[in-house]
Amino acid sequence: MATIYEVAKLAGVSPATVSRVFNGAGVSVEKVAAVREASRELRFTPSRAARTLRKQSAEVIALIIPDIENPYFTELARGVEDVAQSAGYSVVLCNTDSDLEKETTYLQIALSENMAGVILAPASDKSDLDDILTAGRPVVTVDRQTDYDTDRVIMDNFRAGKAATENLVRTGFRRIACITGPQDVETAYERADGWRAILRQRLPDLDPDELLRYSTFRVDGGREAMEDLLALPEPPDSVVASNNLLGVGAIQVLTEHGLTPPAFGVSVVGSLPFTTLSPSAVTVVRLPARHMGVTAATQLLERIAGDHQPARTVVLPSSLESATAARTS
Amino acid sequence: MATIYEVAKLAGVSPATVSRVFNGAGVSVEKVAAVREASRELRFTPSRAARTLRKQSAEVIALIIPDIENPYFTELARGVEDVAQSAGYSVVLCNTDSDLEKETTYLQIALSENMAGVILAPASDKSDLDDILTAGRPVVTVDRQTDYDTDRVIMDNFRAGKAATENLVRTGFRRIACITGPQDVETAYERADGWRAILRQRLPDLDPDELLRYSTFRVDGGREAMEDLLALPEPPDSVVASNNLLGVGAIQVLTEHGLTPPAFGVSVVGSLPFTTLSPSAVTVVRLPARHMGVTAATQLLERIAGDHQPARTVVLPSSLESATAARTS
DNA sequence: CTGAAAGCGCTAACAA
DNA sequence: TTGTTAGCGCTTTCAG
Repeated sequence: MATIYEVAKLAGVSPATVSRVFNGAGVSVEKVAAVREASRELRFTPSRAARTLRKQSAEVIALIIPDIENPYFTELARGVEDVAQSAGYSVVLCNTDSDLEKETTYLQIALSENMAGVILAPASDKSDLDDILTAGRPVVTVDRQTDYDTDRVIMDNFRAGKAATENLVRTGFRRIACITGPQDVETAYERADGWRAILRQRLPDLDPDELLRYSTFRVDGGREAMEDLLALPEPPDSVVASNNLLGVGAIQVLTEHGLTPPAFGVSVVGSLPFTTLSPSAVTVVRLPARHMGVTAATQLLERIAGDHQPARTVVLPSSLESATAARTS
Repeated sequence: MATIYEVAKLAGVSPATVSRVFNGAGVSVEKVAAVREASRELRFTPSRAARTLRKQSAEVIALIIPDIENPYFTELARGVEDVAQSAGYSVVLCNTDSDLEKETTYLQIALSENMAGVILAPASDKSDLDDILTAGRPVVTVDRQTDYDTDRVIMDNFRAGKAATENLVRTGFRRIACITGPQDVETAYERADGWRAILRQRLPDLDPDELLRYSTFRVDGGREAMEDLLALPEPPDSVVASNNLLGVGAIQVLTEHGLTPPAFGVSVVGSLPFTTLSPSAVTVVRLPARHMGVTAATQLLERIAGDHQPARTVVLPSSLESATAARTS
């Protein structure tokens, strides 16, 4: 690769002038033209490594997520990417597999690469942000929170859980189970709390503990929990799945048992990815994944630009998508 | 962040020695201990930016894909990631939206960041690899090919298309349509060629041109094409979808028309992501996405390590997953 | 085994 | 507006 010095020599200017041309400072038109010409000729691309070292900051933001194969997070990533891209930042996508150790490694890398900031969907509430925060790098958490005082973008999980459940009650279901994620993940227990609240209010005779299953936020987790629920002495007539993959797993098992929705009520928090079901068969409480990514990226860029106001928490609303499912059995 | 000099001072050694400790060169045990101790105390992490500048190469590989929201590519990404990770390399995931301009931008960034190598799923066969290849950076293409002389990992699309079609014939379907991707994308036309070959051989009375639809490799593309096929004077009784998202779109439309598989034959090249259908309803020719990622990453790492043998092309096999679907209508 | 010192390519004072 | 120059933090000869 050609360097700034070679370009300078060819263009008959100083290296500083070449740098200025590429950074939008005041340079006379003739010299700009000469530099551009020389750059083209030498196929010059400025070295980002040198720039990063010198500026102590790279135009890169890290997006750290627990599961790259979950469409919810790829949708979020799209939001982040679009905003970052148009501001001239690259996004490095890091996959933690919900593993705290991997998460810590990636945070170290972000630091050691001098990345401008981090958007983190925490693997759990025990994330260690000490180093990155004391280094003064901005961090925005998404989807879940931590105990640190950072910007966050979350959604109203409790309401989402309530809405999903309420709709099943309204449709006429009377024995509503719930499958949710790990007990120590806030999106999991908050959505379950929403379900519990509606049960208490509308179906007080039900025993929530009997009908609730904690699981992983994965398809096989949904499958296992659904099997378990169907094996109950008095099985449920409907289920709230607290995320997209759990919903897929539950519906798979139901289908295998001949209990196709909407005969068996299914309500999913988060949209069903690539569903082949007819849209009215399942209640979906849509989560604003893309929007969450856009919001987080925007906030992060503001911080990078030097915004120092106190940490903000943005709560995004969810929306009931198909409230019209009618009971057909 | 602490630097190597501060660590050196605290440990009572020279900066060079600190560097050696972190790079596995010969240093006496006492000094190693002193350096480690000092590093811990100062929370020292070596600056990758400086290292990259000095070594003219970063331990980062770029993975450039056309659609991050397609589970096929995220699965591929997982394969790449796992191999890279265990070799101490980070992966930067770049999303081109099948846009050649974005692809070129990302290739420039890879160069300008001194990344060690690139794994590219080309947006089309017109990708421009001139710069990156003349710079001597190794490139492995996956999924699709280019005209450049690089390593590649592809699969046998023609056979996959044949297998998907053949299975429908065997099941008893007699009017088999095909929905495939853009006409200039090799995975699209090769799979369609497989379909055409079986038609010619087993159902020579059919007019392939009437039953073939080129589209985008996206859900809405599958929907449109399927609608179009169903509106034919003499509609098909079955369809081959040449990728996962097309399959989803086609099945959605079929379901809306009351033509649920397996009554209407559906064969998909690439697995149905997060399907809620019963497994026997649809024929799936599974593509080795993860394996492809693993293979590509392994090859790339070999090149990075200095392997200079002539370019290799690895062709991965696909596998028929549910050949047992019986016609039930 | 260890240290001194040069230099990777760029940016930003400072001077002119 | 332009050039000179120091230095970002690391690795790597070269001496010792």
